[in-house]
Amino acid sequence: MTVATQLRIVIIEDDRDIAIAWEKLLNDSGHIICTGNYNSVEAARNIIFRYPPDVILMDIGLPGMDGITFTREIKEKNITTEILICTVFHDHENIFNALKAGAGGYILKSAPPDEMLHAIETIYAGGAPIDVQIARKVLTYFRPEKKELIAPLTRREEEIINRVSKGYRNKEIAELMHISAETVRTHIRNIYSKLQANTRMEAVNKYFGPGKR
Amino acid sequence: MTVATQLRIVIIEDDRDIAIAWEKLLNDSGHIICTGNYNSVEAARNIIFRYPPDVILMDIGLPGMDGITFTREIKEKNITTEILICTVFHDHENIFNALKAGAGGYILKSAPPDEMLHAIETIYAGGAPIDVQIARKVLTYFRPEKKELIAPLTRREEEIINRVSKGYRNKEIAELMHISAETVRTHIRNIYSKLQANTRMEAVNKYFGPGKR
DNA sequence: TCCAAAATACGCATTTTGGGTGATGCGGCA
DNA sequence: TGCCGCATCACCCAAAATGCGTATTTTGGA
Repeated sequence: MTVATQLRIVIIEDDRDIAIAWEKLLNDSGHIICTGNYNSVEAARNIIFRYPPDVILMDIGLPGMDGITFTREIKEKNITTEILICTVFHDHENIFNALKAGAGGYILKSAPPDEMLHAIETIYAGGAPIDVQIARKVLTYFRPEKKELIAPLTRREEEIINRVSKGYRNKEIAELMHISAETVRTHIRNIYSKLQANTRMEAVNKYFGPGKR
Repeated sequence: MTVATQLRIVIIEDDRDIAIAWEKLLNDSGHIICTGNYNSVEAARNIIFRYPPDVILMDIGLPGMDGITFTREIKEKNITTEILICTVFHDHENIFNALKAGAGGYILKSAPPDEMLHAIETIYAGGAPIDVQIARKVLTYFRPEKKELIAPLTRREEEIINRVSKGYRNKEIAELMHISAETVRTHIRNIYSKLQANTRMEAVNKYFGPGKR
């Protein structure tokens, strides 16, 4: 923004044709310069750790180490390079793994050229370019199940399972709620029968969902 | 797409000027028709439940019921209307609550007109228009940073706490891992000491994070 | 090769849970 | 009025989990 500094980008993509097309697209843009073009993580690793570019345009399906694993490795080393995943994969597995690994954006190879340029600018500016179809999948992550199928718990039971999930013991819950520990036990047993659980952990998992583990 | 069907949209926004500007913008687009313009959820509720539009353009800060709560209400009734949140709020709290409530998109009022039109088309086409700055915050949700503060667990300990978190009993874990239940106990004790926990639920919460509860 | 960490295992005492059974009071509702 | 869901509490017994100590074997590196 301030100066006519060029954005330094490294491409990691094993499809020769695509890699070349990208490089040309980027270099032709004027303010972006492609400082490296590798067909595998192994080929790119050293130079990237030594001279981190501003952005890495990375594929997921690569020979040897995959792009997601490399993304994780880079972020674990606290390298500030932004990573833009550009791939054909649009399944939950790959998307979430990439985002969890620390990818700063996720677009599809089918995206038009100008969208990719825009994505690169966006990611460097601190935004997160995410394909709208991908974004939709990310959203569903926030409201997973329509878990109204589970037997509804009463107010009291809800209060208790909440505390159980936080790690409180029956005795502690009893004190917090000013009731007898026996009553807590009774409520928990009712919860178990409703959720078909036999242990606290089971009940918590069934009620709140398996959790992000 | 198939026919020249107009996209039916309802606006819920309490700022008169903004509401009027939006309505004009939408109607001028040609293929979008604003079928309602309300300054509160209360005013819009009945008509929306009776004749759900394709998309609702909703503010968050409204007099009476807020947009997020209404979003939740709509989704809980399984109404298929898409909800596009357009607000000035860009804090985690509002963003995540809106997404969890079932919003299909989240843009800022500062967005240029054409971006809003594009967002509406996107949301109706099944995509999720999310402001790039907002998307970045969503991404950080996937990377809770730190985590290295916690004492690292050994492979064996990790295996065990994973199973503990799934609700297995020591005896069951022992069988699964072909080791003695006593060994499982020992590992768990070591985990407790590392995580400073005293119960399985505590250990699980400290290791995996309090979870989405 | 030698050390330290990790993984394995037992014993004993105590606390916490889970399963069974039963009981009381309260408030809504047909 | 009587039934039912909900919340409350109690007592018995067994299983599971927890606390503390100790010890051996395996493994991975310096």
